[in-house]
Amino acid sequence: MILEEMYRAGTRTPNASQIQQITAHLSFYGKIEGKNVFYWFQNHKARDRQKLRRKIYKQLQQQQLFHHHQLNHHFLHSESTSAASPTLHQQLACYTNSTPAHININIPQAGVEEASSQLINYTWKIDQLQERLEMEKTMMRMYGRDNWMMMVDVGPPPSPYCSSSTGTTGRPLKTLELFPITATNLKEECTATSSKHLQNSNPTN
Amino acid sequence: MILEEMYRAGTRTPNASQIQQITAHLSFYGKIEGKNVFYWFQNHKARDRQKLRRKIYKQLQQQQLFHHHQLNHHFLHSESTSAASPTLHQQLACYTNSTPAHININIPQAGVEEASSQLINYTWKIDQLQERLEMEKTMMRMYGRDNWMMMVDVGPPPSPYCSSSTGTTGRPLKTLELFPITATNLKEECTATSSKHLQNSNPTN
DNA sequence: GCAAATTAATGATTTATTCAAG
DNA sequence: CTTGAATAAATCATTAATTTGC
Repeated sequence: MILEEMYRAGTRTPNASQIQQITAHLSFYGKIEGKNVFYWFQNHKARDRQKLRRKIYKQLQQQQLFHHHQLNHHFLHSESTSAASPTLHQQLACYTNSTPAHININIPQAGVEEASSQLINYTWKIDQLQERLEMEKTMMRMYGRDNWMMMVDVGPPPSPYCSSSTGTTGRPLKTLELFPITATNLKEECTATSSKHLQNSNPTN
Repeated sequence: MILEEMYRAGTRTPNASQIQQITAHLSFYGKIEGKNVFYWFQNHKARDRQKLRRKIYKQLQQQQLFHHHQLNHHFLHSESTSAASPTLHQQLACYTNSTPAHININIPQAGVEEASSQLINYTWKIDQLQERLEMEKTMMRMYGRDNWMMMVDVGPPPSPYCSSSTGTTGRPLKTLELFPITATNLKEECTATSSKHLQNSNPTN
């Protein structure tokens, strides 16, 4: 109960001293070690995230079903969806504790709901025909990566299903850099062994 | 998934145009640059190679154990094993851009272990890790990652359920210094702290 | 009811991924 | 190209809960 309470209060990945403290508190009730606390938080966070993933996945399925039947427009902008899951991104955000800055993305005022929905629609229209289990596993894997989660398009979606099979360049993709642009990065870029391959791929850096 | 598929299909070191192409393909799902693809292949190849190295090393160990225990008895089993994975040096070939003939080591029926040894020595020299790999495997990550290792209780607990109802501070929480340095220390620690689980789980590994 | 079988939950461990630095 | 560190994901192993055939 105590750990649950702490988790609910926001503790996700306690550091050494925090773990020590928690362990000291809990040791009043019985033998316990720091690693137990550490594992507990690891597992709890992971399984909480897993639950959320499944939830999102189900939502996705629902939405895709909906879209499949009603190919209308602007469903994503309906207030119901936004209000129904307004904390989608916040729910995700709580899992990243003190992560590097490049993950703590503040999606501008465009709205996280649209972003998430779009993410879903863009990323996962691909396979909904696969077998359920395989699908779920794949989903898990893709969802698990917060990085991918955040590499989301921002901006008003012209249409949920962008059918432009041209693919590469058409979209206004406003996202954050995957790599922080730093001097080291530049240097590494230039000193890479196969840097010649990269010259035309990334001229900006 | 796409990159994995390409890797599985044989792509190891894509050139600039390939990278461009892949990047264009992947950019449909989010922002990505050529260097990401480049780095991905670099790392994936390296770590795949590493995995193979360890696998071979383990196989070697196993077979040596096998030979040590069952000399000249049903050696065909070993051969079947080698036949079960006859692509040992085919697996190697994929790492080299050009596969010259000197890799075509004739695996003699005499023994797979020699072949493996040769393989190891010929192709990569295994980074002089051969004697350290065992230790590395067993406790490679234990040293670096065990934040909780330094806060584990020391000494036999006087009573599992200490009746000190005075509060939290009544119990002196002895902690270790940073890292217990020797393997024996670590082993003792592990077997002492989490008693039965480790012992039971050991033979599986 | 009820014991065997199956499934869910959970602690612990291992493996994989990512970034940073050398 | 390598390695270290952080940590997420996957997996293992055991316990508990639940279902099922009788």
